[in-house]
Amino acid sequence: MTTSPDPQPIAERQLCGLVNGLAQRITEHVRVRAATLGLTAAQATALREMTGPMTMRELAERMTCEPSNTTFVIDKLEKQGLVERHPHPTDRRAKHLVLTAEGAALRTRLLELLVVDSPLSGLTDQEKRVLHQLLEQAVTLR
Amino acid sequence: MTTSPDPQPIAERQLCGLVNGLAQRITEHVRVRAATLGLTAAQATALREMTGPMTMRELAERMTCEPSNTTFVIDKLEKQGLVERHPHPTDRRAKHLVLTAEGAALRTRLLELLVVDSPLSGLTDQEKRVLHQLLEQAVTLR
DNA sequence: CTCGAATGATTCAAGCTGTAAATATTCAGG
DNA sequence: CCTGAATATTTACAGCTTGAATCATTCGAG
Repeated sequence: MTTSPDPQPIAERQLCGLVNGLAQRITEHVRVRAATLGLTAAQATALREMTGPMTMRELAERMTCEPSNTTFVIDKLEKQGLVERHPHPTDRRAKHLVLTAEGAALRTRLLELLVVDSPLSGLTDQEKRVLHQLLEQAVTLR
Repeated sequence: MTTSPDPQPIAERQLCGLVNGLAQRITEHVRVRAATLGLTAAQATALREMTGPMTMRELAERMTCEPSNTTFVIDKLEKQGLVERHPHPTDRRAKHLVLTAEGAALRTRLLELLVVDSPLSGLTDQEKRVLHQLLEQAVTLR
């Protein structure tokens, strides 16, 4: 009664725990590098995904979060003069997010920081390919 | 200048995105089931990990979060009468967390809910083993 | 034994994240 | 053209999470 090992769900649970742990490690990696540029992890992720002008929704999809969340994050980046909300050229409902010159420069530095010592550096290219395939399958199938 | 595809880091980034996406899907799975029991995802995770009496720190490690976070979550569970903080038998600094009868009963129902339609059901047992091995390797190796 | 370092837990401030509701705009039919 | 459904964004709110500071207790070296 004190420490029953729990019968079946243990394998699934372990696996979920590993996924979660790795995700946290990835976030931590971003957090540390971003901090050296005065950015939070969320702000850095937004900046990283800004490969070009896009709408709030597009950014939300890239960040896999809710659009309301990007409102919050972009507010911060805009206050720092890194991003600007322009009117969208064809849809007056949408915003067209564009990096300022300063934002683009900071993004370049950020990308340089993020590639070193990746949290997945413990895997070979071959292993990464297998992992990618499995994750893709897990995410897309149901 | 408008949409440069970004040179090298794309593979790593995609992989990290997949891990993150799957982690969110796992959390979402817990969130939905937990809600039917009047629990939040964090509360349900804590309850799930309560396989027996343990300290706050032990629980934090199982949940892969900071101890200060478990203080917050256990506060909620304690208010609902599901968990109690007892003095630790051998270390007066520590708390001994124990489930109440109600807590244990709710945990049993929760575990039953969590095993159905797991977010990893798109993978075969064989694939799960491979995934487990790769994740373990990624997490432990630096 | 005693002192200082380490550990368990908590508190607080700050930031992240999701849901639901509200507003503005677009779009497809009729 | 008009209307209702759908979409883009924002706001308000509630809950989660972290990190630093704090307090009590334990542990180890001398």
